[in-house]
Amino acid sequence: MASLDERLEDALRASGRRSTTQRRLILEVLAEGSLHLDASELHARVRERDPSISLATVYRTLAVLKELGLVEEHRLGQDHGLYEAIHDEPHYHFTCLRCGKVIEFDTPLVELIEQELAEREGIGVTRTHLLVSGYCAECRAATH
Amino acid sequence: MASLDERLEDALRASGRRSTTQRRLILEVLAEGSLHLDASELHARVRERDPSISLATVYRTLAVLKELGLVEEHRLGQDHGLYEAIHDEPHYHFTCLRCGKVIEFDTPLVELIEQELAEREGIGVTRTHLLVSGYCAECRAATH
DNA sequence: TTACCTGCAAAGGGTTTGCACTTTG
DNA sequence: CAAAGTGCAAACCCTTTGCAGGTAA
Repeated sequence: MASLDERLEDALRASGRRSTTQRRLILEVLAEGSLHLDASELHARVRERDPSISLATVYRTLAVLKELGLVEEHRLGQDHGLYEAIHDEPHYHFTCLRCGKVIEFDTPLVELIEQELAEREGIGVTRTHLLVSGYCAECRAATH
Repeated sequence: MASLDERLEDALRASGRRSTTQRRLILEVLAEGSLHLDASELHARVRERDPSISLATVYRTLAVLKELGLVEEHRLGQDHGLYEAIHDEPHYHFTCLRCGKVIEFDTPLVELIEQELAEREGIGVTRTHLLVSGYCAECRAATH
């Protein structure tokens, strides 16, 4: 697959939008940053490289990137959005109900579930989200 | 399993909380309502039977009910919470991206995924959400 | 040049909270 | 009664938007 940056340029052009310093920088930070950033943390990191970028631009850019399919927004039990650049492979999440830690994982069983469901219901599957909640190893230990 | 109402009484007693008209009514409405209500719609329905109940109480009660494990909050791509009384069996959702239709289903494979994950990461699983998106049979036919 | 984009600050909308009053146990 | 719960309204926090000035194409 093409690099995120190339995909950004292509998608912007295709949708008649402009390539700006802010949009490139925001996607760049998102792509290299830790897996799930919220808007204000993303804003803070972006500001380390360009202090003039506003939070409003971060939100507006995130909306564009989501629309272009380059970024995905999760609300994993949180009360606010977490953003993540989309990688090649689908992946699923575990979140700790106590400390909020997120563990990503993948499993072929989801595809199996999709197949069974598609066959039984005659549907076409586009995407599947799997969210497991519970307590991580540290928090389990802490509450004993 | 005991009725929701009995479970409510038990859980409230066990946690040293009081049983109030508001709490009973809110859970009752939630239990009979459509699958996913947001806080203000829930408030509206509750008010049909007791107009004096405030939105603040709805939110406070929802927090209690969640803590007691009687109600579950979803944020399936929405920007605000949707609430649902927890029934006996876990169930998963398919939603049609075109018409919004929801199909509920169940599968033992989710449990398998939970076991694998718990073993590998040392976590304790409380609950798992599975959301499949795509196009239902009718909408697939309609777009051909 | 001219849309599109950005920064700023103010507005929005869902959710939470301080306070005085009410109700449960 | 004492403590927990409620209603009201204001506060909160994340997110969106109007506007005037900037910038890509």
